[in-house]
Amino acid sequence: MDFQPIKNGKVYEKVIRQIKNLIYEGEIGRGDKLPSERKLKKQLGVSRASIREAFSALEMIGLIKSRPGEGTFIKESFDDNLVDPLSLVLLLNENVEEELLELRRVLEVDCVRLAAERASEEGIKEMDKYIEQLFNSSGYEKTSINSDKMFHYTIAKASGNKVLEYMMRSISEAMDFHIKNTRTKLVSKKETMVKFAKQHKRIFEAIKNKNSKKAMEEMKKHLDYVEKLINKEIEG
Amino acid sequence: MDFQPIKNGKVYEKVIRQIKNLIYEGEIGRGDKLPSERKLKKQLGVSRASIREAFSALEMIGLIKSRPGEGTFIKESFDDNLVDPLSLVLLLNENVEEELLELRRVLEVDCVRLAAERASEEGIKEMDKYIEQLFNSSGYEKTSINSDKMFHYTIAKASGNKVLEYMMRSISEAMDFHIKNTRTKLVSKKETMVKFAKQHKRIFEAIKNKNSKKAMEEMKKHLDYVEKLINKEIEG
DNA sequence: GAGGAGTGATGGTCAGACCACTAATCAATA
DNA sequence: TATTGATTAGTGGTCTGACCATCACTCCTC
Repeated sequence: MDFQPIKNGKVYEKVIRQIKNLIYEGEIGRGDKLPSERKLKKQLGVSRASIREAFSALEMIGLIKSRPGEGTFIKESFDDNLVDPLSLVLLLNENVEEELLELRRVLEVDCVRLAAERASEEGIKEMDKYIEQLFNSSGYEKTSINSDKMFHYTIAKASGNKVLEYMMRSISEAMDFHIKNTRTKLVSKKETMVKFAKQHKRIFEAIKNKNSKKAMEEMKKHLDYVEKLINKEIEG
Repeated sequence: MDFQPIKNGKVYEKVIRQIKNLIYEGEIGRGDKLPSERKLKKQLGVSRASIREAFSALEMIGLIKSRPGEGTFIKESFDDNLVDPLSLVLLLNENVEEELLELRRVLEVDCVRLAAERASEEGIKEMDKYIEQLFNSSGYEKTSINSDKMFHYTIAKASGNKVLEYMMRSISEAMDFHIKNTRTKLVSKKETMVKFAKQHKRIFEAIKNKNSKKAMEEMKKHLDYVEKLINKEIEG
């Protein structure tokens, strides 16, 4: 006699599972409108509160988006926002900083390789723009940080791999969260900024020339430099 | 006259933000018990429903865990559960299969490099176990798939980078979801299984000898083979 | 001292209410 | 005719108050 547990899991988890299955089976897809909370409540025989708990969880991870007065929709894509969840969970880890740096290196080196192979005209133009910005923004911390970040984002985008791009953004955001002050300090030195700009330029040229090997090398050098600075800043 | 939006964001998002800040500022940490829903309701001046929406979202991403009759706790670590969220969001993407394969290659090649550098005695023992299982399980689909998967997980674990490990698991789960049937077909051929086992063995030997370069090469070969099979299966 | 009954706090679920917002309709106005 | 304005119905957002099952703890009994 092997008994089975009668019931397990919370109601909102079951709601999530059903929605997940509907997506998997192709019944609903990107951009589609979900039934209203009140209709779902009737269809599933649960309370509206449980529906809402499920929805808030799904919205948190960026699968759906509710708009007051309109309804709840499955998002068109996951790349337009919400990277929070991953970076939030990383709060729990101990050596996040080191691990993030290590992971970033792994991803970004290949990112730049793919970018060199696939970058479009527009992508290259965009990179150029942010390099210019970086050269011209010494002294303005906010602009500098933004140009720096956007250059890396653009590379991620140019890789043509959305999942990879998403991960790069998550890591970047998580790092911002953990080494926020460090980053500001780094960027505040004009000397560092100039060096960054030059390194970016070299990476950019390699991508432009579709020289993936060179691009990877230059990216490695850049990351070596960045990591060295960060470690110096953290320890001392 | 530049007006600013008066209010924005939902209540449950504000609750999440507060909890996030508490964690960030070190006021609460891993394993700690959060105030009960009823207390939080009073402290924050919001309804219990909103608290619960926030909690369900945080539980979804694996930051907290509620236990009936006891309370709600911040999790000790993120690696013991819930990898769902990421793989769920990946449902939205179009060419997930290709992109996942590409990303997996990027991550796993470096994963095996780190594993070769850092693998512990126990880690190596574990890998050995799953290789044995794979050799002995030809014909038993479930066991084969499990051994295969666990071997790769063990490598990820041996990399010593929890964030990397987490990502590998997410990708693996997402792939399972998308190419489930394909995987089953592959594994059902005895010939393929034997080849897999041999390739695993070679990777394993390289890790054991701390030869990271060799390990990377063998992993690349293995992934080449796998991808070739998958593409053949998908297209024809 | 050990075991058991009771008590209180907790999370899980529900029903019902009200608000703010949106879209769609239709009437009134210029 | 074309624009504006009011109305209405449906939607998500929030709150309240209630009930249940579970757990930890105390206290009582043997």
